[in-house]
Amino acid sequence: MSAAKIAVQRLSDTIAHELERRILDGALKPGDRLQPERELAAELGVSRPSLREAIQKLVSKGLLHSRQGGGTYVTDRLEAGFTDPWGDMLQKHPNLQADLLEFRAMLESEAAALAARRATDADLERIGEAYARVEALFAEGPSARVFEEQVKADLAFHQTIAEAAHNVMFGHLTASLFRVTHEHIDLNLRHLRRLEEDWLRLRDQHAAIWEAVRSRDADAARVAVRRHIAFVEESMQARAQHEARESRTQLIRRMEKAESH
Amino acid sequence: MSAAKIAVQRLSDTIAHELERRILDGALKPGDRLQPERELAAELGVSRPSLREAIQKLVSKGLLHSRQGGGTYVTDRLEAGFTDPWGDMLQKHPNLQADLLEFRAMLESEAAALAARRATDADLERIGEAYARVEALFAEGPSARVFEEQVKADLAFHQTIAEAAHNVMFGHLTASLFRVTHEHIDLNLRHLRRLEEDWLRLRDQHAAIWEAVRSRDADAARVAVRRHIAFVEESMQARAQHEARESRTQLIRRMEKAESH
DNA sequence: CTGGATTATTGGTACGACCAATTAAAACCG
DNA sequence: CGGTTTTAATTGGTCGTACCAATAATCCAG
Repeated sequence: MSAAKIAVQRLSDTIAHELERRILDGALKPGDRLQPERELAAELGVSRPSLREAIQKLVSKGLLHSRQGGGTYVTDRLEAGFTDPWGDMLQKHPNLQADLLEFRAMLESEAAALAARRATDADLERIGEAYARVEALFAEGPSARVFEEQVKADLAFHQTIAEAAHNVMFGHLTASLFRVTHEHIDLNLRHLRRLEEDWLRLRDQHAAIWEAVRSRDADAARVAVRRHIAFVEESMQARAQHEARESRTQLIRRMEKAESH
Repeated sequence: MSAAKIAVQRLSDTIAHELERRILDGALKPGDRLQPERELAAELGVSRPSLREAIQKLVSKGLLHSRQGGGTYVTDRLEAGFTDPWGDMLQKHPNLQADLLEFRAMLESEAAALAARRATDADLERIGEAYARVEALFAEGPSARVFEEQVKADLAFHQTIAEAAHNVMFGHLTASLFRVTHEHIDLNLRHLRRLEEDWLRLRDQHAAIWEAVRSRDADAARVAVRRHIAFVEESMQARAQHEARESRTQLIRRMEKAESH
């Protein structure tokens, strides 16, 4: 299986590990500048390409950053160190966000419809409580103080509905997606939180969803959720994927150039 | 911020980004093997060291993994992130098949609807080919000789449609569900294969799906797929399991009722 | 047809060269 | 002498090539 990996270790991994060690040991403090690549390579007794591969790994981890001609430095804030691949991708590939939202729109709207049909009284009670919590927190308006609480309450509300669909797939998938989406929603809400009007609409949408499920109107629930997510999608306007496109243009130029040879 | 003044983009970053894109677009599916480094470098018009730096970044992210002499492969941990929570659960609790089918009905019908709207001409061509293969194989009737082929063709047909939805989520999820469902469908088809009438209905349903997508009728596609899966569900005595779920719900009601006392 | 040896393929490492951005030093001028 | 410009050295970024080592494909003897 995957764990059957042999003891063989790439040299670049060893180097990266060594650099990490130096940073964690304090030999390299945040903000410090590393030795020049050539020098460091010589000191470690490895080639520059291997050292560079190691450095690039750490750069992609956010531990180092280098400026051409300037040098390579240890990142100041180590807390921001580890980012999971998915979250990273969501930041860099805007079209993935769109995909995710489209999928969530389907998943959650259908879950809500099922929930409206199948929810037990106890389910409704739970959903009601979750909604009350959301409403109470959102009533405080765009306040940074309770912001984290608001996000959590929002997710809990949706999750409770998904679980009321009484289909493990919906429940687990929704939970998985929320894990991935958490900081994403976080950013979005943070962006919204000063627009009073949008804030009110958000509250209306939550109310509509709750009302539809409570009255066991499957179609209304589906529509309400779809509207909600459509609003979210709309609100997080296509951020300039310009640069992404530009960086790709650079590559395409190379490809065409190579192709013409 | 971290992106304060990084106007210049490293080539290796651009390459890594491009590879990520290929993976997310489905051009490189999990488990797939990348082209040899030298070849890929030539195709992208970059040097091998640069390509390697990019690959190492992705390796450190866990997206790729390479074995010396073997090649570089796309990790299947992509779905693993989504699959794991409920993946093995399905293996262990066969009574969740009803939930799975319900989920598939939604997933695939919606994917077909999207595909009907978004499929490119190339997509339609692929789907058409897949359908032709299915039809050709099914035309042979319930023959044990080509049975395995029939199952594979069937899955490929659905998968091709899901990919034409042009949404990473649908594509990957469908693929991972099929992996779990494979032997399941296998059993089902095997059970059906002596009932000439059912066999014909299956062919009709496939034809309906293909026709709906081909004529870009999203609603018809959604309905056709839902009908198809409903038929499958019906044919595999899902009724009994459906009741099982109902009784489970009933039980939960009782438990909750008792709990409130 | 089997199994072991051989060959080809492919990732891993290395050296060296040149380019481009940055920084620091030197030269210049008012 | 002070400030600015020019120049040179430093340093990361990219490229090409060569060779090694592990793997996979092929071939051949038995």
